[in-house]
Amino acid sequence: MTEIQRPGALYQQVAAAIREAILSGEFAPESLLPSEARLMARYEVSRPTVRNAIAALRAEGLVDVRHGKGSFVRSDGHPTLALDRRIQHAHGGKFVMPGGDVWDEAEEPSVHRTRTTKSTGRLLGLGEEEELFGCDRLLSDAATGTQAMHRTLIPFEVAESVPALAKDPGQQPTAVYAVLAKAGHKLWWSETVRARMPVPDERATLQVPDATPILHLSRITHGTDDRPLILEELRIGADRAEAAYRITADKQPTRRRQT
Amino acid sequence: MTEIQRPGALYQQVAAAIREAILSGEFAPESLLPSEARLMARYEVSRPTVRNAIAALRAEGLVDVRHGKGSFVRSDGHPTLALDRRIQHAHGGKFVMPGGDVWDEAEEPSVHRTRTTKSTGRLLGLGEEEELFGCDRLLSDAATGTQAMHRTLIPFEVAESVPALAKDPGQQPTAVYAVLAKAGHKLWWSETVRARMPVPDERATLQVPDATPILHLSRITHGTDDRPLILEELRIGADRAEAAYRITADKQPTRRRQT
DNA sequence: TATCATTTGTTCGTATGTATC
DNA sequence: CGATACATACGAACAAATGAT
Repeated sequence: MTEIQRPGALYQQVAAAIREAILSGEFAPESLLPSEARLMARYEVSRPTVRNAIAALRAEGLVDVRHGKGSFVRSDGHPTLALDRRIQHAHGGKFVMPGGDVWDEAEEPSVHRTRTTKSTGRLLGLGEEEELFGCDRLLSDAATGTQAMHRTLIPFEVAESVPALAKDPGQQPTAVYAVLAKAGHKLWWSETVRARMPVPDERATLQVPDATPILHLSRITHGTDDRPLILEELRIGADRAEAAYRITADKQPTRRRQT
Repeated sequence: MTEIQRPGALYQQVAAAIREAILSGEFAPESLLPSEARLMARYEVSRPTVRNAIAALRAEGLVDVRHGKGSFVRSDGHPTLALDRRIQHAHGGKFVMPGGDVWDEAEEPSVHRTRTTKSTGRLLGLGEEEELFGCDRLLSDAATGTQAMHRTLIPFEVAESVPALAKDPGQQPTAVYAVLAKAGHKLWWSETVRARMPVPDERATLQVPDATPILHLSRITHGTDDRPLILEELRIGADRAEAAYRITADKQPTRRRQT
């Protein structure tokens, strides 16, 4: 039996005790935690209290509970996929997405019409409710089986000025870049990285475990006059991937936004 | 009273119903959800079931519960701070961190000695248990009050070869870059972005709300021969900030790692 | 295949503590 | 101070997943 002391609610004391036991190495990574019944005995508390404590550890991402088996100590392995967010400029004037060749399309891309939201409108420099072509892809990494959701958004306005886009809004980013370059645009890109908890829908398709955020990357393709042309979004479980960037020193003025 | 149907556990049906009500606009952002007692009546379930449902919505980041007041619909505002991860190369051969001037140091930087972990060792191209200088800073944004944790890690090996570093391992990144450049290094940087749930410690100092991940940025300063010299880490609540990068097309070979 | 013990998941009931207004 | 609302805690029962017999 292990003594429990002051700070706060009982279940938090239990949670703290277990957390400490994990971090101190008493419970090794990947190992099975004592069952709820044993923890009840060990700390002399009721089942709801034990469950509450374990729920807290779950929310921290410290343990992983499997129905009928038990609670496992999660190993804090870092992500296995490094998403190299660069763009390769090949000789023939064509662009290649890094690693683009190893991502399979798990499903047929689905093209549809939609409108800007507050978020996407802001990124594209448009208002709300502007019309767009959208193309959704479910990508799958051949080696690890990791899945990612990719979306391409093309404003009607841009598609009209570049007929090859309006003709096939569902082509791959590589092809889109090439088409824009051919239309006379000098391209550059900017990307913002956000993190948030998945909605149930995303949790399911991306197979995200408990208490795991997703990385949400938004890439803007800018053309001549620095006008935003295309928005791409990539969503992927933060347990599987990390985004990698190369930073160069430049003399451009830096910007800072506050909303 | 609202009818509840099949799929899955009762509390999940209730959660789904509330989620739908929120997304459909019945419960506006920032508005107060019905109290637990009212939800019990509305869906004809017991209190534990209602609480379980609300707990699920909390974990999704959809609602924010305040003791004694009620459950509020969280507005899905995007982050207000854009962290421009660039480096400005000024004329005098000095480097300026973007926005560096507006971050205050909330506390005195604390310098200490430490050793590489599996994670930091990997990034620095060192083994485990190699000796380092560490310097921790608690940064605070003057305008928004947002806090961020910054850490600089300097391998002994590097400090020895650059005396100005060993003399003051606690100087600001700007100064560190300048010192390295002065020592003859041609610098470039790489940065990886990860997301994870905060440990209780980080939750407290960064003032992170429920169900909110933190962004964890790791910046490596590379010197001549592309050798990793310095590791910086920045941790910040994902509700307050997003990382922004500029991407340029280049002809370098792309890399892809799998562990 | 079928059954059983173990373990977590779900749901009810009930009581009391604590924060807010 | 009281009313309301969420937080914590205990007890009990049955359902469902898992692995071994």
